[in-house]
Amino acid sequence: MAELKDLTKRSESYSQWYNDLVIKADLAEQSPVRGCMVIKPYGYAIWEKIQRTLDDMFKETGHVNAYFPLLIPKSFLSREAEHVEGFAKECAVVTHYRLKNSADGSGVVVDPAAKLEEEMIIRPTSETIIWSTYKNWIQSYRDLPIMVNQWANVMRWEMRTRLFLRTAEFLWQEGHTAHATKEEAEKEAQTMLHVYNDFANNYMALPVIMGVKSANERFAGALDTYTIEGLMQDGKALQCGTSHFLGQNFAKAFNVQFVDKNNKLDYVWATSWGVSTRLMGALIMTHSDDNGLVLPPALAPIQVVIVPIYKNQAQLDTIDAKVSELTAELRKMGISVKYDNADNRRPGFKFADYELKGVPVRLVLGARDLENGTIEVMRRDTLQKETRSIDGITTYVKELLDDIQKNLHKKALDMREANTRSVDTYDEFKVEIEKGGFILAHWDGTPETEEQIKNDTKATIRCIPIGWDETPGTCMVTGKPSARRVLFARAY
RNA sequence: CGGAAUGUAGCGCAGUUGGUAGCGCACUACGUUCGGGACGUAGGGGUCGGGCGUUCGAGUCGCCUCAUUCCGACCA
Repeated sequence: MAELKDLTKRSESYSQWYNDLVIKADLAEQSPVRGCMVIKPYGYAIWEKIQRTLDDMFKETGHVNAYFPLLIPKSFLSREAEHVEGFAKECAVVTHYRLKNSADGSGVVVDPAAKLEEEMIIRPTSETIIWSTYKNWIQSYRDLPIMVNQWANVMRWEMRTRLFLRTAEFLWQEGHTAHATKEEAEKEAQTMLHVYNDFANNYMALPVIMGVKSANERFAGALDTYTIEGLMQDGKALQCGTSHFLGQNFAKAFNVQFVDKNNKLDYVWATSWGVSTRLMGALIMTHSDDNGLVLPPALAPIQVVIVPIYKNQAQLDTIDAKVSELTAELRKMGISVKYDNADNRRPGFKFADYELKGVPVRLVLGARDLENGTIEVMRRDTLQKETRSIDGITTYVKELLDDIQKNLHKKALDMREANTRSVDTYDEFKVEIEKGGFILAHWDGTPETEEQIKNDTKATIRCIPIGWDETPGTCMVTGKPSARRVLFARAY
């Protein structure tokens, strides 16, 4: 069982604290499989809420789901030059299709006779397999657009892994669309960026910054990468989702052509976009406090927990009866409620445990309350307790959940704004970057300068923010003209 | 892949110069408790990460290996 004290004691390192929290809140654990994690039921319940919400948003924007194979023939990957460059270093490869008993009887060995003619890679992303499939789906402009999303797992053999933030295998969705015109594809990439932005703000209570990636940070094979960037509580940035305008690169690599209205042959225009279980990491690192996880009501698997306090069975029976009225009413309002009348834990234990798990609202009902017609309400975001009349409590809880959702977003936004600064000189930049947070600075637009800044300070351009100040200036490093300020940070 | 640390009951840990495997929490039963992590009594639970070696004898010493965490490098 989770021990809160251990959690706060170890907070010297944020990474360590984060890792402990994930484990203690029962979200996930490290698996013996290299770099992979087990997502436990509680963590998966949150992921399912994320999944369902996003899936609805995808459908509202005209998308459908499909599924493509896990294994990709090695040759597919090499068709798009930049793409292979970006992913080749981290691919797991399947070389054989059979095992056999070892000669010395000590177990099984790979059967050398079962070597695959062509090795398969485990998908690090599905562009290649999908585009080789789309080739057969598309002949005419009438076949377009194709607006397909898939929910899947992918594998990237990362050097260093962290629970949710970077695991060797992770769950995600990847949308892959094909369009007849450049304009339509560009619009799609931006539409999906806005879907991600809405989701982050409205459901995760995570204020993110929408922007365009610089060339260095762009997706392998994309012409433009749009991103939503979040700021975590330790001052590091986290890329929370990306949407790519792929131009005709993949269509050309996989020879996907269509006949337009004028009977002319052209390559199709593509986008891809994705978010992953990394969002779980964002959720944890944005809102958690020293008591544990804090979940926004919109994504909390349990929105309200009710804890009874009683001295004997007769009292418990009375409370049970009262609570079943409450839970029925709350559920009718679409609120997920857990009544924890387990007898093997005392109330104090339950309080601490549900705080650790981030349940937004706790109701406590005891004999004293029954007498007075009251109930105790605790909100997880501020940890404030109040005792109020039990009449109208369900409406109050409904409003409270909305308020918590808003308050979490506001807190995170305030934090981000307090940690977003403009600097004009490189010396200033070097000082400020050490403090963490986002830094707005002028940059001459060259990959070389970006590279130098990264080498000097470990900071990268998170994005060129959309809809922010576009006043020109001079590059803080080279003094050359700069079109506008861009957003720097150290990132996960 | 470099540096550091760790691996012993479900979890957290102790285990001295090598000599019968321990503690706390959790778990099971019963009882007393219950408004911020309760207590008593009695129980159950271990191939000490894996392999090889040294030794009469290895959790402990040596070599190898696997895994995890942190710091780097790497990373749409």
